Formats: sequence, C-alpha cells, structure tokens
Amino acid sequence: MQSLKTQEMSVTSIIQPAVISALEQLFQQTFTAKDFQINETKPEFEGDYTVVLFSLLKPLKQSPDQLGKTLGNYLLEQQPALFVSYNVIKGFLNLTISDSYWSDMLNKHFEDKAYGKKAGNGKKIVVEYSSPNTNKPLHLGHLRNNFLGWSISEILKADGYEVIKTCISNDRGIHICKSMVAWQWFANGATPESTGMKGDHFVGDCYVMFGNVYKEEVRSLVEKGMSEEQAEKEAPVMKAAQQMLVDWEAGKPEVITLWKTMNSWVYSGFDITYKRIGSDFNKMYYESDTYLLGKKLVEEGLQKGVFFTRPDNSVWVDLTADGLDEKIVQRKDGTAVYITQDIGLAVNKYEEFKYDQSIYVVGDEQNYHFKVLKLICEKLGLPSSDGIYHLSYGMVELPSGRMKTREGTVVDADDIIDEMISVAAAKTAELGKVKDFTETELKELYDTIGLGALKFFILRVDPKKRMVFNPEESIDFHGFTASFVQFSHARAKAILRNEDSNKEYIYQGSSPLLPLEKALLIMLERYPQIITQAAADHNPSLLVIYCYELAKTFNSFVTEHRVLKAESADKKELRLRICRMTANVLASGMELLGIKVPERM
RNA sequence: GGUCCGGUAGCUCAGUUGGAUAGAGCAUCAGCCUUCUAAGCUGAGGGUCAUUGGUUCGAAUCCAAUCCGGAUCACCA
Repeated sequence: MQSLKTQEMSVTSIIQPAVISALEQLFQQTFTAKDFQINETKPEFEGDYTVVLFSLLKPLKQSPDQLGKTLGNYLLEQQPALFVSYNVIKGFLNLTISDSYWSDMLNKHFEDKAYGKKAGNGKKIVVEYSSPNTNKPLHLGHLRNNFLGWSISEILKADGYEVIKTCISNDRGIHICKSMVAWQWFANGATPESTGMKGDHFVGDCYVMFGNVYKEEVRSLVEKGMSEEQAEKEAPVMKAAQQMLVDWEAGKPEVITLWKTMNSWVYSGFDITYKRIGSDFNKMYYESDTYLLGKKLVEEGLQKGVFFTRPDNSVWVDLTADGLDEKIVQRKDGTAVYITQDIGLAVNKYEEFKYDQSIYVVGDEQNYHFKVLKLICEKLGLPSSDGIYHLSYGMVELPSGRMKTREGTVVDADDIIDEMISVAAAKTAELGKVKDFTETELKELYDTIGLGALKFFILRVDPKKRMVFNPEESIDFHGFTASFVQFSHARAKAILRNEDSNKEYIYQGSSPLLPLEKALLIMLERYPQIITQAAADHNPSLLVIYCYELAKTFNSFVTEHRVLKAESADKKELRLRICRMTANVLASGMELLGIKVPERM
C-alpha cells in the first residue's frame, strides 16, 4: 500500500543504501542493512554519523584503515552534496554531513506542527487500558496504567495506526457487593451528595468499612472458640456479601437498584479524575455485560477439542505442551471465571473492530494470565490472535516499599494530583514570573505544571520495570522533569514572541553551523524515528527521554548563542527557525505523552 | 520447587539489533543573571555494570551457572 505522504527520509536511511551501493561498486559484494551499523558519532570525535566497519572487514578482506578510506573517498565522490568530509579511527568511519542537508531539513519542517506524524497505514489497533474496579478510587498504580495507555495510544496514532481506546469496567463481583453491604448496614442512607464526598471515595470508604467490620467479626468469632478458617466463612457481613452476589446474578430488583446507584456514584467520581488526567475512551465495556460472553466460546472450544471436561463438569485447557499448566476456563457449576470473559471479550473486540493488534495495558502480575489468553485465542483460531499484546508494566512502589491498603500507605490518585498542583502553584508564585496572569490562566498553568510533572515522572521509566515513586522527588521541578521541558518550550516561545520578524527573509545556509546548532538539527531530524521506535516498542519513555534531551540541548544553545542579536541576519533567521522547530517538536512530543506545554511560565 | 522479569554512581533512572574512554537527574562542591525566562548554563568529584566462567576483533548488552529482589503457578479478579 502506497503511503499518501512521502515517507520521511532520515539521514541514516540515506547513508545505509549509499554504503551498500558503494560496497557493491567497489568490491562486487552485496550487503544488507543488517550487516553493518550506523550510529551517531560520539561527541568526542569529529563527524555526525559513523559507519562501524568491523563486521565488513572479514568478508571484504580489508584492514579497517583501508576500507574506511576507500569507502570514505567513494562516498564523498558520489554524493558531494551530502558528505563533506570523513575520518577513520580504528574501525570507525566518521562522516560529516553537509550543512546544506541540515538547513534543508530545517527549512522544510520548521513550521510543520505535524512533523514526525505518519500518514495512515491502514492498520487498526485496539488498546484496552485503565480498567478499574468499581469499589474504590484510583490510586498511583492506576495512574501509571492510565498514563501509559493513553500515551501509547497517541503514539500509535502518530505513527499511522488507527487506534480505538477501550476500557473494561470491572463493575460486578464480590468486591462491589462488599461495598453494597457496608452501605446498607452502616451508612444510614448517606450519599455522596449528603456528605459532600466524591462518589468513588464515598464507595471506597464503604469498602474499607466492610473490611474493618469483617475483621472485627472474625476476631470476635475466634474469641468465641471458632477456628480462624471457619470464622472467615461464617462472619455475617461476608455471608451477606456472598448472598448479595447470588441475588445480583438472579437479578433481584432491589439489589440491582442499589448496585446501579453505587456504581453511578463511582463513575461520577471517576469521570472527574479521568477528566483531570485526560483519559478518554472510544468504547466502554462492562463486565456485567461481558461476563457471560465467554460461555459460547467455551462450548465452541469443547467441540473443537481445544478444551476438555473433567468428571466434575469443570472445563479445562491443557497448555502443558506450551510449557504452561492446565488451566480452568469454566467452573463445575457452569459459571465463568476471569479468563472466560476475557476470551469472550477478545473475540467480541475482534468482531467489532477487526483489529490488527489488540493491546492490553495491564500490570505485570498478570503476565501468566495473558500468555494463557493468547494461547487459548490461538487454539480457538481467532484471527489476529498473534496481534494480542500484553503491555505489561511493573508495580509502582514507594521508597518505603510496596503500597499496602492495610497499612494505609496507598497513594490516592486525587490526593497526589492535588498535591502536585498545589506545589506547582507555590513554586510559580515564588518565582513570580506570571503576575499578570488572570485567575483562569493561573489555574490552567498550575494544572499544566503539576499534572505534567506527575505524568513525566511516571512515564520516564521503562514500562516493564518496577518503579519507585518518591513524592519528594516527584515535586522537584529541576533537572529531568516535565517543568524543564515546559520551561524550554516557554523560553523558545518568549524569543519568538519578541521576534522582529522579517517574513521575506529566506535562509541561505551560507555560514557554517556551530556545534550546538547542528546538534539541535540532528536531534530534530531524529524525531520521526523516535515516534516510530516508541510505537514499535510500546514504550513512551523513549519519547520522554528524547524530549528531555532536546530541551537540554536547546537550553545550552540559548545560553551560548543569541538569537535576536545574532552575529548576522543569516544566523538570526537560522536560530529563529531552530527555535520554532524546537518549540513545535517539544509541544508535539509532550502532547503524545499527555503533557501540555505553556507559552509562559 | 517450575516459569517469567529485574540487579548499572549514595538515591532515581538511561544505555536502540554486541562497538570508540558506561551516561543523565537528584544529592555534594566550585563558578555564571545591567544581554531573548537562572524552573537555566558551565565545571568537579562519584562505577569491580550482582558474581564467576564462556562466545569474539570487541560484552553492561549474547550464552551458562551462582547469588539477591520481585511477580506468578487459585473453581480470586
């Protein structure tokens, strides 16, 4: 399929075939892109890009020096407009790219706000993320999920995919019944409205209350001589919750009504949080709808011989040949287990969207679950089952260790967001640079800085790794942070606001590029590839690091060189364009992370 | 115990399919605001890349073993 937009030609994608063709001409041997590496030249050496020659020496029977010189000379001869000089050190051929290449790149893209975004590739990806339980408010772990899911969706879109963001709400089950029982027994008809609480926190408190009462009941039963195990089964609140689940499945009207009411409280709370953090979905699924979906698939699987039945009537799949275990897919009483509905949902999603890839943003404690899910889908013959991808992320821990509900160390999402925003406000006030802002503008700025810091702090870590969330470090607005990038953007914009603009001027590229100018151009040129790489790796942290490094180089550039009072008109225009393109790319990159950049801060 | 993931500076993290003297931030120390935003810039110190062996021109990266940490192996979700 032909792309509508001409594909970005990166400099490496030009050098590679040039080298291959050179080797063919010079030595009559054919190589592919995989046979040698092209890297950016390390700053301590002269040059922009480096061809690593070692892997070519043996087949060509050349010494590093010979080959480097032969190849370097040939490349310069063939493409004098692109390569201006070379040097060979050990097995490294360092090539210097002509200034005109870089200035052409700049002139072509400096105003393009869509720079780096690819034309549609016709492929469709379903991303499932967030997926909360409706019994308690969101916490720090959910934030990592939401930030990752949203960001990877946007990155995939930018790379040319059509993306459908979905969310499965775990809205039924024993957990919500616990909150319901607690409300019935102890709330005296209180509501979020009557207490002035956010709905998800209100229901979360009911859930906690259930836990406390349950613990107390168990303790008292044990005191009366009951065994611990027995007491846990006999505690009245637990029995009530279990009864409620049965009643729910039977569709008992007053239970359904209460369930709907309490879920609506939770959703109204979630909506507020989602809106603040910018999470959105194209399609919502509800477990209360999907939990029966898998049954049909189980039946089909049995007919196909994928599943088998045990004497007690439970249904299993044998995955021992794939290095896993036997796994239950339906209980002996015929009810669905967790994976049953996931099988149903996977098929459902496929039928609805005919996706090429289906991504699940779910914590790494479910790695095994998703291996099983994918295998089962394969065995059932679900088309595109190899497109099932578990975007697995590590747990968020505190410096003191794991968050524990019992110890009250769970960091609440709303609390940490409030905290970040208020510290952003305090810091902004202290610096006193935006005293002319209106109340509305200030509020927006605090949100931008506070939320940006939080997202950046969490997204900067490779998803698959566990991470430590240090509250003190997260509110630091110096160094490797969102504020640093935001500040750099504001700085660029400040220069552009003051620009004594001369629209007629066309940059000629007549004066040589200084190191920091060129360094920025090289980085800017790489942006489209960064998006592609982040999309391919499902890893927003690549973009975080890129934005930070670009901002860092830009800050050095601004400190070192004057833009508005540049040495020449030529330089001034060059630098103005660098400022514009840098601001655009920073804004674009941060946008893909869900982080806004301010005009002033 | 089986499987999977991780271990890099005091702390938090980078390190693209093996490439040049392993990099950032925080923290510590020393400089830089009559010049486009100092939420900034410049510099210094800080490393047995968990350990041992192997593969090769070359290993933080690949392989094996060991040690440490985590997850998982539920008719929970």
